[in-house]
Amino acid sequence: MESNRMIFHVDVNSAFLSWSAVEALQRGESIDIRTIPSVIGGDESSRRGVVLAKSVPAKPYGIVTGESLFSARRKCPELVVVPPNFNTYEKCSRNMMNLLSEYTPLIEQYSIDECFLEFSKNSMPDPLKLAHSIKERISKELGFTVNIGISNNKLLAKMASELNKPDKVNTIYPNEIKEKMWPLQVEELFMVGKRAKEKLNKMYIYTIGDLANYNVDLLRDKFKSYGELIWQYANGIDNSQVAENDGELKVISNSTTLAANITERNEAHKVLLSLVENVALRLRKSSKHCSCVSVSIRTSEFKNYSHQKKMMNATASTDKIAEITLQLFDETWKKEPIRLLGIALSHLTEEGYHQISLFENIKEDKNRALDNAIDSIRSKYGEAAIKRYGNK
DNA sequence: TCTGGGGTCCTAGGACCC
DNA sequence: TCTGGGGTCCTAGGACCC
Repeated sequence: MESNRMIFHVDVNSAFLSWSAVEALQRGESIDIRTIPSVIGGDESSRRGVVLAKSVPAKPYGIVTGESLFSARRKCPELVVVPPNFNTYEKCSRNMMNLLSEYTPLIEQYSIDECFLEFSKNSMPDPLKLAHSIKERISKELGFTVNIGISNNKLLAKMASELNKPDKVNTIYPNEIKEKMWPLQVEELFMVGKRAKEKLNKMYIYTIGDLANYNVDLLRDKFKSYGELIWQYANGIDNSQVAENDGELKVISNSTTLAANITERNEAHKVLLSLVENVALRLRKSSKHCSCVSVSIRTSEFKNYSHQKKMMNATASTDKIAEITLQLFDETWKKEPIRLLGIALSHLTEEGYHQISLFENIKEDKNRALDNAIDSIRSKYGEAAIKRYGNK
């Protein structure tokens, strides 16, 4: 069944850093941050100072994605730190997806900087040649490099694209699994993270090959469905489809690490209301309603907890979501200093699909009219043009 | 580890129903 | 309640991905 497919996994090398570099060069900057030890990182004074992406010359210093800028700078004092620019990233991502969609209609965007392409095998005599020409076109026309992994399912294509970086084309066909994938550390396998690695190592499973040759029944007993999944992956088994991106969004969330811990209820409420504005606007933009609201808290001690509420009626009203959010927070907060606040909307349904009582309908309509008015003022004059909840 | 932000999926326990 | 079995829904938490 899968033998007739040919899958490419395209992965931008150090995406945020490459894209920031391209944008800076286009602006007329003379330094290409890809050629010096550099990272994309947030603002340390507001406690968002972690490494989001690193340049190739930053790698020998032992700098890793996710570590604090403080620690990264200790490893490399001359490190250049560039703030992220998500508008640029979205534009670069769109440009790449547009270019790639010229090659096949079967394209699945997996994240902002990764996608899968599917071809039928008979339509393509020389996959390596095609991959190289795509790679060169992206480099020439868009100014950044990618890795392309080739196989006949998504898992193997994705594993292949990681093999040798940057600016490379790699394959892991089924007959190459043993030679190219089994010698890798087990945590290199897609879906094996830190926790699973620890548990697997305790079972004397150190490489992907160890996992592939382990008794699948024992894995299933210990890890349930997850055990079977990673065993299949280790053996290169994956029958999932390349889905054109019609997958419905299931959650809309927004969270923020606070510049300083919050200890006052009113302060927390203010932050939550601005998070509500953000998610409610995105909800309406996607023509959805939600019927579940969830509030998350991270304490100064890095303890996380959350509280959620399912509603009888789906809504897209900022006021309604705000009301529930504040209520959830007040029910949940245990008065510890707060490091992060988050809110997530879920159980999303298509607008107009829900049925509600007449009374709720009238209230909804009023809220909707107000929300629409505010949304359109914002889209004309910017986010700061109007404030819903005052500023006290 | 001086530890971001936006997602998906799974599990376990409890409530409730027949 | 010396109190079964199966199904569904809800909630909280945690693992993984980028």
